Amino acid sequence: MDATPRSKTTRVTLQDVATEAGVSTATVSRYLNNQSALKPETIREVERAIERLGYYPDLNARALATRRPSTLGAIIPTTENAIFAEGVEAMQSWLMARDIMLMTVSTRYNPEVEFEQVRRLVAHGVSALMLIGNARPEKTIQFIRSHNIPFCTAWSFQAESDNPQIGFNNVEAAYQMGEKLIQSGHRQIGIIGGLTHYNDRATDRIQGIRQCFADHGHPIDDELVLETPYHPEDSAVALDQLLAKAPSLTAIFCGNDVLAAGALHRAHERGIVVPDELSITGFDDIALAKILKPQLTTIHLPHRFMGEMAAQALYDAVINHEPVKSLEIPFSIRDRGTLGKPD
Amino acid sequence: MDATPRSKTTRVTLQDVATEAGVSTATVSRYLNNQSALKPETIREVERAIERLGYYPDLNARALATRRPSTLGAIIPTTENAIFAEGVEAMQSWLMARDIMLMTVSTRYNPEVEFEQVRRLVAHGVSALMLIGNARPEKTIQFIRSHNIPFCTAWSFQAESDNPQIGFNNVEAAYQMGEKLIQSGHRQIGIIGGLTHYNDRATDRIQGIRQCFADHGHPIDDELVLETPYHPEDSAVALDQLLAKAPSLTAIFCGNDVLAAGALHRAHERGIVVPDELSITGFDDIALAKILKPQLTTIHLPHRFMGEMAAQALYDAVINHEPVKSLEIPFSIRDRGTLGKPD
DNA sequence: AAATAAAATGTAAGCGATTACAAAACTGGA
DNA sequence: TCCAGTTTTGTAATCGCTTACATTTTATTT
Repeated sequence: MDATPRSKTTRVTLQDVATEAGVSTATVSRYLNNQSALKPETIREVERAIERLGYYPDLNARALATRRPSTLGAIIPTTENAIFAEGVEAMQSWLMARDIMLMTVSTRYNPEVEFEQVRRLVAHGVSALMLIGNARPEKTIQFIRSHNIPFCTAWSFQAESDNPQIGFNNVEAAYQMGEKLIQSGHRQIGIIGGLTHYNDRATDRIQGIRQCFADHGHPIDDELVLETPYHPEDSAVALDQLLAKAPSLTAIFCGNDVLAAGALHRAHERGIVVPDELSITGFDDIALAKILKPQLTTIHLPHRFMGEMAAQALYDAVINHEPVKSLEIPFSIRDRGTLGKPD
Repeated sequence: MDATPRSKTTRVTLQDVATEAGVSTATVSRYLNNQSALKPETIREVERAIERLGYYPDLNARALATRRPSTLGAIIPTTENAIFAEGVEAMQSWLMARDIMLMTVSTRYNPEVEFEQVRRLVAHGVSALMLIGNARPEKTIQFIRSHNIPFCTAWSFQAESDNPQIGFNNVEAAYQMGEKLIQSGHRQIGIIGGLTHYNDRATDRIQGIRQCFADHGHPIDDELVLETPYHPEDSAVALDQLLAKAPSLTAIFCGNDVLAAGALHRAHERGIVVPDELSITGFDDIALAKILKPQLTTIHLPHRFMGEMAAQALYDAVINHEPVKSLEIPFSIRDRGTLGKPD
C-alpha cells in the first residue's frame, strides 16, 4: 500500500477532494451530509477522491460552520472513584454511537477548579454540560446559564434544587439504611462521612442517617459524626477516633464504600470482628464491595445507567432545543455481610 | 422552575469586543496573545470591553486559525481499572496547566473499537495521541503515522517495539516476582492472567513468570495458565479450576490486582488461609491492594507519574516538532501479606 | 523643523468546513 | 424547437479567530 506521502504540515481538505474529483467544494460537502441531491455518477467520483486522498472531515471546522453540537462535557470530582469513571464511560459510549464526543475533566472536589473547568469546556465549544451534584458557588451555574448552555447535574436528586437533575435521593437512601440499622437493633452508631464542603451527596447522606436516628428517638451526637476525605486511610483514622470517643458503638455508617472499606480494614487490624462486634455500612456498591471480607452491606446505585440517562437528557436538549428533563433514579439496599445484630 | 429558555443567543465574538473597545480585531487578538506590542491605554480599553461583554475566546476557532495544538487524545482500554483512570487524570492536569485539553476515550479492550476511536479523535483534531500497549492491528499505527500525528504508547516498554513508549518492562517485572516466589520456596504455581488477545501487558506478564520458573527448572504446565477477563468473579472461577487441576499448588501469580483480589476472595470463601496455605501475588498496586486482608503482595507502578511523562513527551513533540522520546519507567515489588512460604 | 526610525494599530486574507442563492444542465410537453 | 420546471452543481459569504503586510502615530535625530 502506498502510504499517501503527505507534506509535513498540510492536511487533506475538502478543497483537495473537490479538485481531485473535479467538482466544487459544495458538492463534496453535500456528499458528506445529504447525498440525496447528487447524481450517482458524481457520488462515485467523490467517493473515489476521498478514498484516494484518505480524506476525513475536520469536525471542529464543521462545528464552527454549522454551530451544531459535536461535543458535550462532563465534569466530575475525580476518576479515582469508579462510580464516576463508570458513569462517564457509559455516557461516552452512548454519545459516541450518535457521533458526539464527550470531554471529561475532573475537579478533585474543588469548586474553584470546577468553575475553571466549566469555562474551559465552554471555551472549547461543548454544547451541553453535566456536573456532579448541586452544591457549588452561584457563579458557576450563572455562568453556564448566561451562556445558554443546556446542563444537568447528576448523582443527586434534591426536590428543592431547581437544576435539571439526573440522580437519586441521597437523604432518603441514607434514611433507609438507618431504618435497617435500627431494625437490626443498633441504637448508638458513629458516622464517617465525606467532606461536606460543597458536596451535597456527602451532606445529604449524613443528614439522612441522622434524621432517621433522631426520628426513632436515638439522635446521633455531633461528636460521633466525622468528615474525612474519601480515602481508606482517612477512614481508618476516623474509626479509631470514633471508637476512642465511644467504645460502645455498635455500628458505623460510612458515606461511601471506599470509606467503609477503610473502616473495615482498620477494624480487622484492631482485631474487631465484623459484623459480630461492629457493623459497617457502605454506600454506592462499587465493585470492591463484593470482594471485601465480609462483603459490604451497602446501597446499590445504577451508575452506568445514570450516566446514560444524563447523556440522553443532554442529547435531547441540544438536538431538540428542549429544556433538560429531570429524572429521579431509584436505589436499593444490598444486604450483605457487614451488618449484623449487636450482642 | 424556569428551565433554561433556549433563546437564540449569539456568542460574544472577538469582533464584538473590538467594536466595544473601539479598536480592530487584530488589536484584541494581540491583547489575547502577546500583550507586548500594545499601548497600556489600549490594553486597559480592551480589558474593559472583555469584562463588560463577558468574552472568552473560541478555542476551536483559534485552533483552526493557528493550526497549533489545543487538544491531545488518550485512548485507554477502560476507566474501570483505576490505573488508567489515574494515569489519564494525571495527564490531564499536567496538560491543563499548559492550556491543552485531553480527550479521553475507552475501547473496552477491543482493537476494532480502538481503531474507530483513533479515527474519531484525529477527526476531532487532536494533535497527538497516547495509546495503551503495543499490540494492535497494523492499520491503527499506520493510520496515525500516515496522518503525521505524534503518538506514544504507554504502560508497556518492549525493546523490540519501534513505537515511542512510556512504560515499563512487564516481562522483567513478572520475572522478578517469579524470583521472589522461588526464593520463598514455591515450586508449583498457577497463573491467572488477563486475556492476551491484543494485550501485550497480559502477554508479557505471563511470559515473564513462565520464563522465570522455566529458567529455575520448574516450568509451568500450560494447563495451569489460565486467561480471564479482568474481573474478580472470573478470577474466582479460575482459582477453582486451577485448584481442581492441581490441588498441590502453593501459589497463584495473578495478572493484575483485580484478578488477585478475586482469587483472594475466593480463597477465603473456600476456607483457604492466605498466605499460609496459598500465596497470591498481584500486579499494579492499585489502592485496593492495601485494604484487602491480608494486604496484597504486588508490583508497584507509578501510574500517575507515567501519565505525566506521557503527557510531557507528547507535549514536547507537538510543541517542538521533535520525535517522541521513549522512556522506561521503573517498577518495584511491594512485599506485603499474601506471599508466604509453602509448608 | 524636517527626516527618519520605531512603535502601535488596522486591513484583509486565510484556516476547513457549510449553505443561501445563482447558474447550468436536464427534463418533457406543446 | 422552445420554454417552463426540475435537478444538479457552482459561487461566494460565513463561522470566530490569527497574522502578514500596510498604514498611521509617536519618538528620535540632526
